[in-house]
Amino acid sequence: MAKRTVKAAKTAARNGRARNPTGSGRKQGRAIKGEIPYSTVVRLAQYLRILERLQTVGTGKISSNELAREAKVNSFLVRKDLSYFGEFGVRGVGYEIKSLIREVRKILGLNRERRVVLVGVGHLGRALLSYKGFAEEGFRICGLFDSDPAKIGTDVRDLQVQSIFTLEDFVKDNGAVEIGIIAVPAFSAQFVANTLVAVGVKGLLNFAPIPLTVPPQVITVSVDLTTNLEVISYYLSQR
Amino acid sequence: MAKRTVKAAKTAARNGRARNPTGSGRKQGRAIKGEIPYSTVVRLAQYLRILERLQTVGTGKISSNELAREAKVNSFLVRKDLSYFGEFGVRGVGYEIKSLIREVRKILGLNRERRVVLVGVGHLGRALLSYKGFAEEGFRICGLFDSDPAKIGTDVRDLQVQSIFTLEDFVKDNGAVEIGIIAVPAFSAQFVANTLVAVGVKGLLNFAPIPLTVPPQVITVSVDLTTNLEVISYYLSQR
DNA sequence: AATACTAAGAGATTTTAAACACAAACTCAC
DNA sequence: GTGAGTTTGTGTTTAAAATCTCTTAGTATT
Repeated sequence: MAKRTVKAAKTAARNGRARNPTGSGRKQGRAIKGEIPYSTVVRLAQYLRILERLQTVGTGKISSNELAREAKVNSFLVRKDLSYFGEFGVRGVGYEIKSLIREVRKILGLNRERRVVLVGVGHLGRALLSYKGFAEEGFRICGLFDSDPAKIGTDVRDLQVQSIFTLEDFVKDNGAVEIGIIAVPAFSAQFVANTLVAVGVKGLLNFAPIPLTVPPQVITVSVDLTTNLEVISYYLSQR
Repeated sequence: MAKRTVKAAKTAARNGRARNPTGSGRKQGRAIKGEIPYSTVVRLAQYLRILERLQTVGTGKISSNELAREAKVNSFLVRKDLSYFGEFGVRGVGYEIKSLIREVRKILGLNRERRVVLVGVGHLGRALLSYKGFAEEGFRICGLFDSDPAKIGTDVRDLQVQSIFTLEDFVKDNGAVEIGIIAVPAFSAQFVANTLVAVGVKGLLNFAPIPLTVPPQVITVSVDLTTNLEVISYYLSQR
């Protein structure tokens, strides 16, 4: 499978053949022929969020129209997105929320826990560590790393901050890690990415404002906060 | 101009006629016919980041090829993106870094300060407040708001946290605010958005995992952190 | 049971952005 | 000053995703 480097500018998105971002963004990503569009994957995650919220209040069923209204897309797109993966609805009726949640979670690979390490225990890193949404969806942050001697050895929310140079030992002792969150300054982000990749991490969520170079089999999603504000600034100027 | 609601999933992106995200920003965004593609705007911001980094080290000039290599896109795209806005290069030579920075900053509307308020002074809000990149690009966070009585009245980094209900007075006393950053839980995000829009805020950066409904003239960029991790999870499962 | 109604699913079409190719223009060397 | 070499800028092509249309399947009502 081709290299995928996804920018969510905005989060935007991108893959191997130098395709696009989005976006965070936006940005927007393209699929290689025959594959699932990147934007479909993003929307599935958004549908899931909506379904989980509606599960507690509504009836047991939802139509593509209702889901589309919540997600602010149109109903064709909802059905198309879902139909890439199977037939989950009943014609004339709609989708059963509970089973659709189960299916989407399975599609997104959320039916098991994912071990995550966080590199960079600054303000942003700490915020991400306490972000409820990650744990709720099965992402378990099991290791904290930093390069600042003043932070190494200290405890942050039940985890002890370790030197990035001990990452290899950490993986040996504690088992494989699938995802790395990079919350370090731009100048050290590529080094951190290399280190993570070297110990077998296959997915990176990058908050440093710099495009990372990674091997083809590693999936990278970048969130560039300043870029997002600048995009807003652009559209504010357009009047 | 049509409503633009941009999701940076990822960032993905989106605009009025129920177009797409990136976003995150994935992204994933599309432009209305004749307008500048959303993904072009995202990339311009990324080019700017690269140029600012190179300014300090390199020579005074850069070719579309070099910039493309840094941004991990191809050089056609760099030239196309820039050519939407004018002719900034010299054939046979390349672009002068300093003047290109100036031009891109002008395009993105960064040639003046933008007043920003931050709503939601939790972990994420505090992290955003101390994020260096915002101030460097002229985004000045001038007001903090929250709904928690325990936080209201306290000082966070030289700013006093205020009740969201005093936002209107704040704008009256301190002048217009262009951008609002929403860092509150999903259940109150729409209320906060409505409040911001009501006092004239025209751009929203939304970190709550819920699509916001806003008037057409308000530009919204959403960053959904959990969605980004779920996208990674999807691609991790695909092997 | 038959008919009207609803909503999913899939194929065709349109739209949009990325990729490409090439002409125009500038530099530098001789 | 002329020609070779570069690199920009843009018109054209390709490809991919969103939109739309229509068919199929299931439900409910009489």
